[in-house]
Amino acid sequence: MSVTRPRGTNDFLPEDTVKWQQIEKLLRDLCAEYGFQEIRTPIFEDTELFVRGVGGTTDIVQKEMYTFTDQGDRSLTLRPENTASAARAYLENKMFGLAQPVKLYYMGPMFRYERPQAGRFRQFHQFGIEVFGSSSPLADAEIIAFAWEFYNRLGLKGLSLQINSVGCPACRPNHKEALKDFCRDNLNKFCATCQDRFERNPLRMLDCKSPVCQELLNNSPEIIDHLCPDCTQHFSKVQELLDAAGIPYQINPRLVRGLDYYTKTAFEISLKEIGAQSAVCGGGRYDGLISDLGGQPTPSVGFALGMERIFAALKSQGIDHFCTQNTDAYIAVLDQNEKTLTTAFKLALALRQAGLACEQDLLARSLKAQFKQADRLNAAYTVIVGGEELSEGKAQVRNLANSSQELVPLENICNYLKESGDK
RNA sequence: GUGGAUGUGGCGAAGCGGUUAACGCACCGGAUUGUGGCUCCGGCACCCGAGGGUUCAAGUCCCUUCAUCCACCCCA
Repeated sequence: MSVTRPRGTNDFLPEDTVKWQQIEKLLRDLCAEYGFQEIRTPIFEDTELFVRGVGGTTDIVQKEMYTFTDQGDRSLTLRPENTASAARAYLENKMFGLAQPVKLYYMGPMFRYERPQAGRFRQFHQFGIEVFGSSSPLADAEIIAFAWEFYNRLGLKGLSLQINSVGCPACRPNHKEALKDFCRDNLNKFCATCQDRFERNPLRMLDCKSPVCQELLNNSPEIIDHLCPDCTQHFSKVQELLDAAGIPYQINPRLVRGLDYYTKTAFEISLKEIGAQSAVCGGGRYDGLISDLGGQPTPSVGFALGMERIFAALKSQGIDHFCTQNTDAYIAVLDQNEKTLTTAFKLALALRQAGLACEQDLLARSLKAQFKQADRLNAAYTVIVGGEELSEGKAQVRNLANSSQELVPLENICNYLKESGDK
């Protein structure tokens, strides 16, 4: 093998894609029920969109973007996520002029230059939904309920939902200062990255994985204690709604999302058993994003979920009830002469026109080998074309499950198979 | 970017310095020549990730490199 696929990418083979299609169908059905409509944005965007939308200090922008210059000297970037694009499209297409809120969904590949590991790839796939134009906690609760329902329908168990409020521009600075005051005296004891974060983005210190840092942060000021009245009320309303929906959750004051655009509600759904990258869904409110991109202030909430991680979860829980494609009839030929082959070819076409899934041998194999192939394809029937029967305009139709066989005139085979299939 | 593990036929997997590199699965063919799923028989590796080196002799030891997996960082 001289050329292989790029690092961190995957080939999804037919056995995988049937599963993808079914999961995607489930998601589209849910979207229809919840009133979300699909948007498809470009795979690449102006680099500036992500710098402004996702945030210039985030890891995504600083070290994970696939950025290139095109022949017109424009700096473009393969999308690392889809929320910024959706917001851009909302603005650019003046969707603020539509009846609000605007509820959109997307699914497709995203690109981040990271070291691959379990549940992490350089090209990965997300499904996400966004509600533009509503500041109501109902919207927050609605999308969380959407995600929860999705995992329920898949049959996944043991998921944990964590929620937090990261405040808004009015109250976040208070907490930030309180946190800095708290850490300042012991700053040299924190890990190197946290010391770095202290100035640039102290909130990120909260979800540092280092046990040392976590120890030092015991009893640190919680954002929840510094929320302004508006954020406090919003957060408690979201909790009430989740309670009303019977959705279990934990409040995690340390939950801080890695993208700059989040405000108020932040949430994450995780499943530890799939590895270190256990977050299967993450999202929250981003009331400042649209205005950051140059639009009128537009409150918005959304989430994204990782498709590959869903498959990892399904696999680890042994959930594999995906139906596979079946073959209704396999057309086998007795002799490899032109008349037989043409008859078989025409028969196959006629059966397909009638909506039956059928295949014929394309390798000039022996009859025995053709039967083996029919068996592998799990065909319900094998039609044997050729010999004496063909000269009488008939063919043998064999039921592979019970090994019964009948002689049927060629022109009746289609109906014969359809009637048998209806039983 | 850092650390750990691994790299033998399409897949799984023995071999750990010395004749023609086990075995299982899959695949192809056959078992009185027009019929499958079971069984039996046969077939299927020029390169043991790649490139150097040590040795009379190297998948088997050493170095380099690449890839994969896992973990850190961070995220879906």
